[in-house]
Amino acid sequence: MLPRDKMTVDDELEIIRRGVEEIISEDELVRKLETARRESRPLIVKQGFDPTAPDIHLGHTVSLRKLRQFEELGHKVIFLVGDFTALIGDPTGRSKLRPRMTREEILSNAETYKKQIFKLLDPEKTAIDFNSRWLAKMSFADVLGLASRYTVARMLERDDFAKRFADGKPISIMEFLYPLAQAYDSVALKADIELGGTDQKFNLLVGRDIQKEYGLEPQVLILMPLLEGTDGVQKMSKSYKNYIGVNDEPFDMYRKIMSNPDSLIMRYFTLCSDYDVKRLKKIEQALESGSVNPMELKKELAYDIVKLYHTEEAANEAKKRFEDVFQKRKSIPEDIPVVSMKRGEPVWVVELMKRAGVISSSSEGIRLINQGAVEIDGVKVRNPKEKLSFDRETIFKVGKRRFFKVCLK
RNA sequence: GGUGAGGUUCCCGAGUGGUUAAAGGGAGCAGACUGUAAAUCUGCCGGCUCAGCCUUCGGAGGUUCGAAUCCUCCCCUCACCA
Repeated sequence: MLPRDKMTVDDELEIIRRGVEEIISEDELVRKLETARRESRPLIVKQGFDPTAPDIHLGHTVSLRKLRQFEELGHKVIFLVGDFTALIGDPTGRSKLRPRMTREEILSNAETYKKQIFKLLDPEKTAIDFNSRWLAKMSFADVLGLASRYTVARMLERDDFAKRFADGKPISIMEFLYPLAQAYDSVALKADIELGGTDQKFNLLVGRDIQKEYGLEPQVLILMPLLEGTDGVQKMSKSYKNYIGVNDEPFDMYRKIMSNPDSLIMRYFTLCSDYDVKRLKKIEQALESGSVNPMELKKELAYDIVKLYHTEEAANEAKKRFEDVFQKRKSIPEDIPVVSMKRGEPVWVVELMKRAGVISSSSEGIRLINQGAVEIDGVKVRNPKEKLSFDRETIFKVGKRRFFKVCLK
């Protein structure tokens, strides 16, 4: 990417726009970009993160990547840990209150968080802040002052509040305070831009209103789409178990991306890769015309993503292993569990699987055998009661992706 | 403070005395199919060396030949009226 002084505001805008769902408002953004240039100062770009999810997944990276672009453009990024607001628990998208976290949990999660974000962000350019820094100090009078600047009616504009109110479900006053607290973060940081997922739209809009109330120019909102998880439908989230973590092992990561439905290919290229607009267009055309097997594109995607979060070498290995294990179905993964046995010593197959740790109960083992999922050196096991003894190294395959090896002592 | 509803197997959710390890859905797993998939179809889906046995329906007792289902007390959640 060119340094900012070598590009026009339009160039800058094009980069910022890529992959974004909505900008509120683009005119204001242009004005801010121009002012920043004129005064040769960076814009303050803020995004808040709940320290509730110790594992960052690709869903989080959508906006983290956008933050990095801002860093590359020379703006100031503030990664705001919502350590104080986590005590409230954002109810967005939930029909009930979230359990409150303890201080210790929050802090330890925030630490884990920090370790992961620098896979994407530049530690030199990223300011990490905690909103307890100002929120914890507010007196009750301060809170009243803040609360007086927003009305219940406006609060009830938020869909989930409106729905819960209509259904007679409980809404605690504390929950009303959440958007206000988050909005106040923008006041405290004098944010020019706030990033967030589309589900955060309401909260971020409140930030604009509250900034105006405190005599500041309202922040521009950049809303990022919510990335679908491996099921292809629901947004990626730890609680749906459909996430791909940036800390996932290379092979795991590769495999999970490959098992995404094809319909997500474009989406992932747009939101999880660095490909520029032109290259994205090409891929889109290839997909539409059917000139490329989608699998090939998906492999490219998986490779690039693994490379991004690990190394090129790891990406190569993951690719090779995927091809071997799933496409050629011939070789077995490395690092499979090993069970050592005495020559000729008889064991029940199921017991052996338990020892290898590939099953969690005997019942499960028996079921798997009955379902024809267990192979010994390529030969199906039919009898769940079978006893075995060994005179050489033997490979076991349980289902599609579980393997282990018996070695002689 | 009063009234009412409810706590069921990983999740949602049926089930009001035996035929219920407990409907249905979701998730998960396996098999088939395939381009790795996804979709689809089929099966499994508490534990136990398992044609049998053991443990489960908020907790503790009790009634009964027999309880997730009935009774008592307790704990918890929610709603409505104040």
